[in-house]
Amino acid sequence: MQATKPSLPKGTRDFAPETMAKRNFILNTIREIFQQFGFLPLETPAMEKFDVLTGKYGEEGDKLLFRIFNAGELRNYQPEDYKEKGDAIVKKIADRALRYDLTVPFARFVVMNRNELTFPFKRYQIQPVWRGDSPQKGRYREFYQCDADVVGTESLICEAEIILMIHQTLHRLGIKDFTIKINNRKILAGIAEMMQATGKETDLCVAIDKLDKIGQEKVENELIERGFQQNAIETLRPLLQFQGSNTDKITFLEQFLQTSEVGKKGIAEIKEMTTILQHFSPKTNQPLEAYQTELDITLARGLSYYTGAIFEVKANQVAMGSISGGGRYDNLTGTFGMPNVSGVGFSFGVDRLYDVMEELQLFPKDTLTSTQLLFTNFDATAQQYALPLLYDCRQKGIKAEIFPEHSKLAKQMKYADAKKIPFVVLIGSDEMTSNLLTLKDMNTGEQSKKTWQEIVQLFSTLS
RNA sequence: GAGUGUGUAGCUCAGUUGGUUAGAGCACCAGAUUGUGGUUCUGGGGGUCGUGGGUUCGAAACCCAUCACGCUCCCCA
Repeated sequence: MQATKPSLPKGTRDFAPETMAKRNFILNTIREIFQQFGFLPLETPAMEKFDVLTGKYGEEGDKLLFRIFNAGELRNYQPEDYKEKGDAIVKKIADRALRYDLTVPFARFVVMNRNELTFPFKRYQIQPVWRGDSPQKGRYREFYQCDADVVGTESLICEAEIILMIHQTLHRLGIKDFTIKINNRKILAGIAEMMQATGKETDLCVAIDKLDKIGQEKVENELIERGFQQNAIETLRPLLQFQGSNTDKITFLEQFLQTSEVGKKGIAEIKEMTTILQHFSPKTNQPLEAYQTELDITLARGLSYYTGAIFEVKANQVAMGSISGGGRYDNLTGTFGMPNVSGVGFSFGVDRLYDVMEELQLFPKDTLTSTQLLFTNFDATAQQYALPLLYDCRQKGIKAEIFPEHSKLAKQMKYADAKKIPFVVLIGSDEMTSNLLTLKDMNTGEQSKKTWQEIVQLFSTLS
């Protein structure tokens, strides 16, 4: 058999033990916060029926779905069949796809289990998702999302708590310099209404979203390309140019949107959310600022299912896409036949959090919890002497192992060193006759003779 | 979809206007040291130079094609 050159599919990665230790540090932190806020765990399959996923992410999103081919079905068709009815055949031979995010599978789960669930239902979900996008910095084809969503309530406490969770998590991870950007799709709809371009929110969003990247002039050009009238752009201009604090923006928007019902609703939601944040921490009188939150009128987000609040988090000082995002969706379950269930949620991108933390060197040094104690293995007799002690270690919760071969001591010490095992117990003939074992501290290099009791005692005080 | 860069040892890379047998560091194995790692010294194994073709007396290098991967734009976590 010819040896294959080992390689990974584009945009995927292995996570070596050192990497996993750091990833787990992030994951555990997030999981703890989610649980503190009353979210329950959920997992769903990697693959979903294709129809479950399509039409939820906008045109771009659908293109990025990884389809799963059913090789068996493939054989039923000839090449010439594809010219005639290619789409129909693809539908048959690839009726499943890898999940694109965790929110849509969650909505599918909620609808399927509506009679068993207690609403409002709060769940968190930490699993990989797949997107057939071309990879680049901070962008992978397989990556983990950590979602927390609430469905079955329109309460703006949920929005406020999302801000609290993001704020707490990032601070706990050591990422201090970040901005939580918020906006509301109803405000965007109101703006579209004022421009007499109702129904063109998506085009408006896509263009307006780029304001901080390409500037006002190019945004206006793009709007014209997308079919907006010149006078509509005149209407929009003061908004694009507006600078000011969160409070200033709200005041300005109230003025700007005073004849738009939906727009006013959006502002009211932002204001109420702010009030709730205020009540969470009565001492501060600028709750948005206190939680590093900024109302950003240009924030739009691509996913098409959002209808209310939208969030996006940017780590400052690092060139990286958003590390978290989310929003409220009023009718996601409606596409599965369960209307009038509002939900709101958000997601952390673990892989981007990791990249940010790596770049800013924020990981604690001791994330890798390895073996605490290694037993050397000179020969069969020493091995037999050590095994019951090793058993004892595990009973007592000490992470321990024995070198599995009777190798040269140098090799065994090298193993302990490479694996950063802090203590080694050497057992030779002297030790076995005296029952005084040699304990070596690998950090200092010091050795001492100790009874097994003393060694166990030492570890219980260490942990 | 558009642009751009990189493919040489297990890993990170060097390789002169095209010229003998393609190098270094790390890693691995052995020895200096028969019971001691992280420092040192000595020796050793390991390469279809991404793949295919072309130019040439001669190609890792130049040309063409192709594949793979990275980065930027679009979009996103």
